[in-house]
Amino acid sequence: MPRPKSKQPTERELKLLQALWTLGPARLSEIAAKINETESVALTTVATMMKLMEDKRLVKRVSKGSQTLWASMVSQDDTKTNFLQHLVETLFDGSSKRLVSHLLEQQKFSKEEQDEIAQMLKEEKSKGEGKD
Amino acid sequence: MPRPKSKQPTERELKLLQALWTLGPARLSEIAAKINETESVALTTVATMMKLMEDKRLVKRVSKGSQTLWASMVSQDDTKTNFLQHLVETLFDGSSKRLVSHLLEQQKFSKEEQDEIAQMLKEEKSKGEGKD
DNA sequence: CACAGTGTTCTAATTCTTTAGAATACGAGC
DNA sequence: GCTCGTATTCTAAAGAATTAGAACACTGTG
Repeated sequence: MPRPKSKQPTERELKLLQALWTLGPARLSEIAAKINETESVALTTVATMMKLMEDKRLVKRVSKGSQTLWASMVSQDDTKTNFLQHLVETLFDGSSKRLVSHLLEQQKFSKEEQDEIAQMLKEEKSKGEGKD
Repeated sequence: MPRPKSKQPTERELKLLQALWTLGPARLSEIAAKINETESVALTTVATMMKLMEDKRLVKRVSKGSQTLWASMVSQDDTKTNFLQHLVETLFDGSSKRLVSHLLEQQKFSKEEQDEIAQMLKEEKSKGEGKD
């Protein structure tokens, strides 16, 4: 059974997914309201996109009593991972380390953040100490 | 004077830019040859894309004797920065640290890489010691 | 049952991306 | 001057992404 393999969301689809991640399973009108906080999109547009995203297995419908809720089928975490993966492959030779190296060179971190990252690395190290 | 504001390259445009980054200023046929190492694209397709990219200020023509060379107008570094920036904004709340944190959680680094990153952080720290 | 509110589907226009054929131009060599 | 190789422009098709109007369906209320 070839895993459905949900295509990566497009830019706008990502916006809708983010609404769902924030709201949890929600009605169309709620999703539209969320989006319309920052931009202006018709309800039918949201409806059309949801249907397309349903085909892509990015969202699904959930019946709740008489009404239908829309729920995300992809986690924010997996989406982050996929987008990162793609970026790493296309621009960083497949090396996440190079990506981090680039961020460092671009001075994307404050001193505090640098310390925090160092700390995270330390924890990761101790965590992996026993196994592997 | 509204800064020309070169749009971000699309997926395919990125492929062409990468060829230029590798080759340096090159003739159409060279670029096409490079691309055709991994995929099959007609010369006129490459030509059309170059022209579009010229409009977007992503590349420019350079005369060399009787022939024309095409050169990238955007550096690989800036492109990396821009794509990263966009990703950080859309999926990591604008925080590069969170992106790194995510990579760590996803175990995207080998032990060696973790050490190397820790090392880079240390160097960055000593570098910034005096100023800021 | 009629009506209001909400949701869904159908349809289609618009824009962007990607692709490439046909025609044309131009410099080099015979 | 004619031909060949390379380059360029014109044109346009096909597909994906985005948007939304119009029409219809469904549910609950009086």
